Amino acid sequence: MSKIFQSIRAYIIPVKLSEYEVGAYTHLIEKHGGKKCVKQGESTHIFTILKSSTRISRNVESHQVPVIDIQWIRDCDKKQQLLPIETYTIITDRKKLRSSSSDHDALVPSLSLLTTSTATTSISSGSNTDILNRRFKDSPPEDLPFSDESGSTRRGEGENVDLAPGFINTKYECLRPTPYEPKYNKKLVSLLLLLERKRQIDNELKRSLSYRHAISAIKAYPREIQSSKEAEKIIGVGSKIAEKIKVFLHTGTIEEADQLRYDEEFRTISLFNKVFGVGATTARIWWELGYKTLQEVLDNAKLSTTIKLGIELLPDFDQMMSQQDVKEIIDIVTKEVVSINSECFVVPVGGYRRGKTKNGDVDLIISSKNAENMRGFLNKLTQRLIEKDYLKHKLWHSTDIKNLAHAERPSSVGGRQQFDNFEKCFCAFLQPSTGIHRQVDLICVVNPDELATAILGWTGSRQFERAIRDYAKKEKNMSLNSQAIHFEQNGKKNRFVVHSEKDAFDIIGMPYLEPEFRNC
DNA sequence: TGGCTGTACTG
DNA sequence: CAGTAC
DNA sequence: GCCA
DNA sequence: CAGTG
DNA sequence: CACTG
Repeated sequence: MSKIFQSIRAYIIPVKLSEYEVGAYTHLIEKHGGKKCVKQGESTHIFTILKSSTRISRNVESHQVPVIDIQWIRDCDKKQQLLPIETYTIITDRKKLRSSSSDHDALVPSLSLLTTSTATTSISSGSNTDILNRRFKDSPPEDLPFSDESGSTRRGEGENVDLAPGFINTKYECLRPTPYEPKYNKKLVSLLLLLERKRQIDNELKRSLSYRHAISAIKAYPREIQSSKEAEKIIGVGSKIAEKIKVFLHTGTIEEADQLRYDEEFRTISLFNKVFGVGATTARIWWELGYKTLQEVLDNAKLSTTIKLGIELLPDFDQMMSQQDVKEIIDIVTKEVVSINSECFVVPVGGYRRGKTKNGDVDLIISSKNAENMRGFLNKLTQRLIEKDYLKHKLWHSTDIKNLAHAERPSSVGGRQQFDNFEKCFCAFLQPSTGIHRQVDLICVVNPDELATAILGWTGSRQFERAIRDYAKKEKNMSLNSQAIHFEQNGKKNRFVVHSEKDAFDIIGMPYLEPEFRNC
């Protein structure tokens, strides 16, 4: 029995917590000399598992006391000491707000303050704030990603109607190697990518997906396509897309796609859509509200904190990383991980592992052969990275409730789930050499059994993951996610033991594909 | 004509 | 739930 | 939009 | 958030 | 208003 919580009178917001969980937290508080109170009015701190401040506000009577992430209790217990409460504070109390800013915080800020003081562009240092003011009216057309014209110089459809020998014609992209950059049909692929994106921002998800299938197939196709008949034999290319290919073979372009390269609406919505937290719907709403640049959105729209952050970070996040940049970050994180626990290790996944030369983010899996090492690890790690000034913002992080169930097992009922679900944290990481914020996704794999499937799942590509899960389900009656492979047999779920990535391919019964060829 | 990866957080 | 993220 |  | 009771 | 999907 310690005294670290001696001066704490805690109120726990019961929402989203089971009775058992409330009991477990109460136990922790009392174990360290704190008191739990039933009435908020008598408390010095309010604890909650909720993340949304609006949601929290509904459960808080008055903001006289700070609202703290309940995780703090667990972390203090683990470390047996009072941890700095600031990073866990979700809502600061009145007194603190008073001292730092204006009197009535909840009331509307005056007009003058709104436009001028919002220029707290403290984030951008070595970044091109240019992108925030980018607008597309009368601007030069968008570049095509794979625009090597050399293949499409000779116009017109050829005679050849047969598929290229050696091409694996399947609806499952995961069964054939797909390079990141196509060798052939580059311009066609670039144009189809525009159409895919158009369907996507129009929220035509199924159509978008269809283009994705066709694009993957064509990227993997081992020669220039010579006729639309040939194209239509490719599984994933149906009558509509074949028709577009036919036009492309005759004219060297696809009207609808080429137009998009100049289209102000399309390009503006596409840009908005790059912001973390902004999907097709929000992007279009902004467009319909008349915003033409992100700066206008920033100045005038009411934004959640995540999206505001997302916009402010875009000038940095939009700058692609070389493999050297990625290595630098991997080395830093690895060093910190190992110094916390030398048995832990880092596995780079994502596009970097697939050999992409330019990457928009860094995905890192952190694990250990010993599950015990991993309990609460991500919190330790992020805290260190914050202290060392690498980690600047958490864009998103998961809450691992099952970890608690495990930690408190002695008093818990036996049949509790294993502590599966990873802890994840997507953050803005300041790269020292360039001063640019990079999106780093940290994924903590607690259970060693889950490592292989986690690596498989986080290596991607997105399309590869869809295909392999679809294949496992439809063809093998197995279900795959980033934690396990299951096989159903007379209503019983059996979990396979997956020792390695190769093992996973064997279990599913498909040929192994090196990460470089999973760029579907 | 149904289904399109599977799962978790936020508002 | 709809929207978003991986 | 495409496949089964 | 929008919808429900 | 408190809660749910």
